[in-house]
Amino acid sequence: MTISQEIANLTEDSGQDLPEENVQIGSIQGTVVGLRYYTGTVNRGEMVSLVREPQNPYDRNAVMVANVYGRQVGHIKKELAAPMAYIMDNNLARVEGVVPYGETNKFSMPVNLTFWSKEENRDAVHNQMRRHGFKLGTEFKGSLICLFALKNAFDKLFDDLMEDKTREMEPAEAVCTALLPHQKQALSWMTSRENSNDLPPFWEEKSGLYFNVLTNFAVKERPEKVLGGILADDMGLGKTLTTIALIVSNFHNGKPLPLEQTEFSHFIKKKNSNTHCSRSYFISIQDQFEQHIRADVTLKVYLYYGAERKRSVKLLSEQDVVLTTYNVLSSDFGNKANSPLHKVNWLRVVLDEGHVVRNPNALQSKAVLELQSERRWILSGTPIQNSLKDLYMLMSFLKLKPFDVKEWWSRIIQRPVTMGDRVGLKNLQVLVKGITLRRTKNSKVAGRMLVQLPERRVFVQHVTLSEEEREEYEQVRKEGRKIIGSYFEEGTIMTNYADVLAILVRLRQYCCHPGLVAKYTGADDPGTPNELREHLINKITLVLNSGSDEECAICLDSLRQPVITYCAHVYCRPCICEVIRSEKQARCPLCRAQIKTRELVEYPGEEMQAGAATGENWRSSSKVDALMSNLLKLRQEDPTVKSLVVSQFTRFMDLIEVPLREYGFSFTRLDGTMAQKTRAKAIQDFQDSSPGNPTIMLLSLKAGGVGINLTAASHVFMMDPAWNPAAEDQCVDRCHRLGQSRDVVITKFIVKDSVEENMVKIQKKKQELVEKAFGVKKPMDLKQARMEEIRALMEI
DNA sequence: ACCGCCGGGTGCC
DNA sequence: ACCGCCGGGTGCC
Repeated sequence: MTISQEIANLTEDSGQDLPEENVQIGSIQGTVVGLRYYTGTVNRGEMVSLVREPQNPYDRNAVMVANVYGRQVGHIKKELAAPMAYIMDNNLARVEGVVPYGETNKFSMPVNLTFWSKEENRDAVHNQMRRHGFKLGTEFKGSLICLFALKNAFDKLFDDLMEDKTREMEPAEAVCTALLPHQKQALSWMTSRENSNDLPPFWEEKSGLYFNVLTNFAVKERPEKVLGGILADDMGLGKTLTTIALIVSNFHNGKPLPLEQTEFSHFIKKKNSNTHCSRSYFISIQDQFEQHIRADVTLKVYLYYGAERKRSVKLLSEQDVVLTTYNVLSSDFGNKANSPLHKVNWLRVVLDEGHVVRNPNALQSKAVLELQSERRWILSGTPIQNSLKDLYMLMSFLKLKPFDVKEWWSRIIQRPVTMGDRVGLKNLQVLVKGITLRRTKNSKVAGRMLVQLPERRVFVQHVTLSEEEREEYEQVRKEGRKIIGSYFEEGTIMTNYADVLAILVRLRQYCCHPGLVAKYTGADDPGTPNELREHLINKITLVLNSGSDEECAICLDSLRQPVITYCAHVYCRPCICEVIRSEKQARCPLCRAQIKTRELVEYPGEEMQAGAATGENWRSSSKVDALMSNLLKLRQEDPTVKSLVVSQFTRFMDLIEVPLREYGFSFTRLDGTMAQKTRAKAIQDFQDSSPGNPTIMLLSLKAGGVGINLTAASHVFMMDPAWNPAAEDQCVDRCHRLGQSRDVVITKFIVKDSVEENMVKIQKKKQELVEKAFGVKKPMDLKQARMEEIRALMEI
């Protein structure tokens, strides 16, 4: 998606931003007088603001006229000011002015006044004007000419703004990390923005005046520099690294950071949404400085944080980089006398996750706006995701005149855009484009993806069961087909869904290893309530441990706080509780059996089943054999190669540990049951390439968050197919990501002539559906689809 | 002429 | 302001 499209999307839901005062109540031409007493000038077609001046000693109704820079131009002629003052003071309408011509007059000039208000105030406004002998009319003629003139300016501007964002720049030698091409581009762009002596975006010099092509505004003074912008790359493209490179490469006046002591300070801030996080954020940024800066470069980085922070301007001024949080910043600011951050003249201020500063009225925003620095940057993966108002905050921070003043932002951008004005939208797009560098993960540099990942190849290895395994499998399959077939005949497939899943899980487990299969707890009739409870716990455990990524039939999302009903259907607790609350005689949405809140049985957590036989009784399986022969071959070819062995069944992982030990593999393990600390240790050990560290990681499909980095692995063995192909992809993403230097080879083991093959077929079908964008789910379809899936799996 | 007219002084609110 | 307005100067035809 391009920025323009993003902005266009943004306007779709921006209706709520519309102020109530969005109706044009009427217009009238007035006169601005007293021009010769003031320095403020205006250009033809320029907007002016009207400010009440109740303290004026000559007329308490005075209405001051100011240009875009707040310079006074004159006053509204007193006869007209009288009714206007009443209207403005009583908030009956907002009045906006545009000077249509006469901009060079010495003594007075016309001004087109437009009254904006709620519809209900229309009469009051008109009456007030009429009492003073003024009649409000409708729109002014000739405004079209202005728009037309603007449009041409845009077309020209568009070309100018296609400024070269593809030029690359090498960072200073102090940066020891090699920058990717798109990061060098960002560095070049940021550096040129900071060192530019050009006028800010959209300003041109014309016969001694500075002219804003976006707004038709002209000023005598050279507009202040805007030495910054928004780096809006997607997450993971290295915004922090690029900024660190900028800090040391463009230290001052284009010079790289000298090795001796520096005299200016920088300032990076990181989101502080939750106080416990901020330390680690700090440390991660501090680490990045250490990691990316050459060891012999002394860079003074100070964490300005915590109650014990030293509120010393001198100390902060001596730093090269000061890191702090938005909370610390605003808390210091609230205590003005004691805010050293606001007394330092920073070389550069960088707002990390800058989109979190959004409400211009919040103390936090004021604290940010009051920081002193010429160079101002916003790092944000989602700068324009929210509302136009958020963007206004960013403009104020960048001091991009005149958009840092609410009235001009509203009149030039926000209102036109929210009212669907195409020129307004174009303005916005040009504005954002001019100050933003945005690349997504899908962007390309010279035809190549920004982040060039090594290849990712998938092989399916078909596993043939041994005669013995096949015999056992077929027996279980026959039994299962009989049971499920009878459910279909009776039409009770949904009421016995948990049993169906149990049968399917058993079949899938047989494909992996017969030792996995728990004692059959099938459709027998439970007696006492305790037995029933035990029975239900078995069922929900089976459903959830099967790795089937069950959906809740109510919210159609993944199960949260899963519970099982007495009729053996699994839902999210909040979902089913809502159903029970809302109905007098609540019934199970899947089978219409009566249900009660106190009869819901919770999932006791993973791994409550008896451990698989990993002791003396251990035996191998065809799939385990296939895995081992692959691993041995790999080790022989290249002993440094590391592999992930992924399964949905943690007990299968237990079983695999046995031959791994037997063949002397050093391995580690990561599954959902492990504590955070042990997980971190497992990952760290695996990522460590020094000899003696594990070369294999047993990984449960669902384990860990999306953030896990397992790039040490270049081979992935998917031991069993998942219902959800996306889960498999995500798992592979953990090693096939930035930092992977080898091609990644994925081997999926699929048992021939088995439920696994059928699962793969269903996977493919689902994938096709998603690709054709038919992935719309309806509750009824879900049930139907499930039944069809079961038929396909059991070949009924 | 307690008018008209002339022309200089002057000028936001 | 090449205006309006003010107020002093002036005054038949």
